Amino acid sequence: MKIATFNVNSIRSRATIVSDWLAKNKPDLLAIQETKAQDSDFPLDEFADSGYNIVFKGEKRYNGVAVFSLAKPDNITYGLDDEPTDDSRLIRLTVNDVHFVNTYVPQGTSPDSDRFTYKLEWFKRLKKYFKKHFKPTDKLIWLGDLNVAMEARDVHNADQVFGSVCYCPEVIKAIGDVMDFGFTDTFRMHNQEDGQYTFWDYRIPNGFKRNMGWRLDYIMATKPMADRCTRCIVDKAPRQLEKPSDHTFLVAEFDI
DNA sequence: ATGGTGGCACCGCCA
Repeated sequence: MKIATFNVNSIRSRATIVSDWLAKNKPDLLAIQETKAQDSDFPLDEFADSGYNIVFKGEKRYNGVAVFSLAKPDNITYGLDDEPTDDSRLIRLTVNDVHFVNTYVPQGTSPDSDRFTYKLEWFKRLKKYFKKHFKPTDKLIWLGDLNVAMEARDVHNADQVFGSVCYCPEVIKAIGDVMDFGFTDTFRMHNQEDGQYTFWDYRIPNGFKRNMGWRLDYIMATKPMADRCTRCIVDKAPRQLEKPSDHTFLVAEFDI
């Protein structure tokens, strides 16, 4: 089984990138974040011949998540359990008896912002969500844009950016508490090097060429899945295109 | 260096 995650930064402007990537790589499942399209504007026509089932939830201007799967998904739900549910930040579904939770975690804006408090709270609510709906022994994958770099090797110039909303003690602890549910970072299972990123800010001049990036996108697996994970790689394909995205595809394979 | 770019919808906001 091959699965992937990609922050698309508008599904309408990058539908071709996604459909080409699906055709070339044929993953069993692709999780997408930041579709930036309300449901009535989702470009379903662009994927009509793709062979994929598509589940999506969006809103005007911001956020929005989607899941593409070859097999038909079951048990589809959106959002967290309590208000605000943030339906356009979380999709849960089941494919081939494996459970998936695709999240676009709030970015947090700045450490002194109410949105930063909201981000920390979001991780707490997510931990409760996992404990309510799953057991660590379930076949469960948590993937998406988690907006946290957990270690110095996950971010460029770690000393300089330490304290920012995606790399500071508070968020590292917050995501760690969710990991303690029983998740393994599949990328780190297979790759120990530093400088392995999935996000490069547009606003940094030549940030991609200079590899001034962050590892913010993850494929997390409970033990029954992690034990079967044979590979996890960063595919920088969209960065080579005429219209790059600021994130890349993260791809994991499982012997299942 | 305290900016920069990109996307969407709107007369800025968010990343």
